[in-house]
Amino acid sequence: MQNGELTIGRLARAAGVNVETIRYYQRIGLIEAPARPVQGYRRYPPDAVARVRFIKRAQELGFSLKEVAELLSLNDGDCGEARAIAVRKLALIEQRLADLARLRDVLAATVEACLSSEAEGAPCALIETLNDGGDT
Amino acid sequence: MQNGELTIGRLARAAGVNVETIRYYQRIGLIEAPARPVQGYRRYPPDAVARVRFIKRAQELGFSLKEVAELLSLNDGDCGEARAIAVRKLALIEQRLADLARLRDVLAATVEACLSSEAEGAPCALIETLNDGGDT
DNA sequence: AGACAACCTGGAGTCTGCTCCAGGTTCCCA
DNA sequence: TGGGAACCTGGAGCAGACTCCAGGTTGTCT
Repeated sequence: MQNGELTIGRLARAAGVNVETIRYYQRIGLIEAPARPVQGYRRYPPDAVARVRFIKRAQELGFSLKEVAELLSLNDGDCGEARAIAVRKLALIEQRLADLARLRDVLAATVEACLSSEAEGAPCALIETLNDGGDT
Repeated sequence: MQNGELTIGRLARAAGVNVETIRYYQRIGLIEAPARPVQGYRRYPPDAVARVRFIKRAQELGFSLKEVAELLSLNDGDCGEARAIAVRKLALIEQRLADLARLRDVLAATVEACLSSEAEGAPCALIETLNDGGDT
C-alpha cells in the first residue's frame, strides 16, 4: 500500500463518510470500481478522497446524486457536450444563488424587524414577512 | 365559501402542488389542521397558499421539511427564541451562498478553460478543477 | 498460530417526502 | 333527483440515499 493507495476504510475515514456509502456509490456507478490487486480488496487511488468530498459538497448544495454523476461525467464525453452540461448547470446555480440571496435578505430584514417590534412591544413580525417573500 | 376560504383542491392548485402533498403536510404538522365548518371538509384561509409556497421555496433551496418547520415555528415561540433560530439559519444560508458562489466560479472558469483547451487540442480540464475546489 | 480488525457480497431495512389507492361521503349543477 | 367531481380516512407503495446485517474471507499484530 506504499504508493498512497487506500483501502475502502481509509478512504471513507479520509472523506468523512461511511464505508457503506463508498460501496453504495460504487454500486450505482458514481465512483468507478477500483483495481483490486489483493484478493478481492478494493484499492483506491489517493484522489478518490477528493472525488468523494466533491460529491458530498455538491450534495449539500442541493444536487442529487444523479446530477452529481452528470457533473462527474464531464470527464468522459467530448469537450463540447461537457461544456453544454456545465453551462446548463451554471444557469441552475445562478438561479439558486439568486433565490438564496433573496431568502437571506428576507431573513436578515426579518430579524431586524423582530428586534424593532420587540422594542416597541409589537407582535413579532417574523413569519408574516417570510410568507410574503415569494413571487411565483 | 365567500370569504376567500379554500378547499384543499383549490389550495393545492393555487400553490402548485398535489392535494396529497397538502394532506401530507398536515399529517406531519407542517401546516395546521384548518377549521372544518362543513361536514368533514377542510377549509383553508387564503394565506395558506403563501405558506405552502414558502415551504416549497425553502425546500428548493435545500431545507428539509424539518428545517422548514423550524422556520415556520418562528411564529409561535417568543421573539428572542425565534430570532435565535433565524440567526442560526441565516449563518447557514450565508455558508451555502458562499459555497455555491465558489462552485459557480469554478464551473465558469472551467467552461473557459474547456474552451481554451479545445482550441489547443489539450485534454478537457473540467472535473480535475472541480475535484480540487473543496477545502475541507 | 491465534485473535481480532477490516474486508467481501447480496440483500434487507430505514428515513424522507411524497403519491396512489380503496372504499366511502358530500357537494353542486343540470 | 341523479350523477359526477371533489372530498374524507387509513394504509400501502415508491424513489433516493443511505445504513445495517449475515455469513464468510483476508490482513495484521503479537
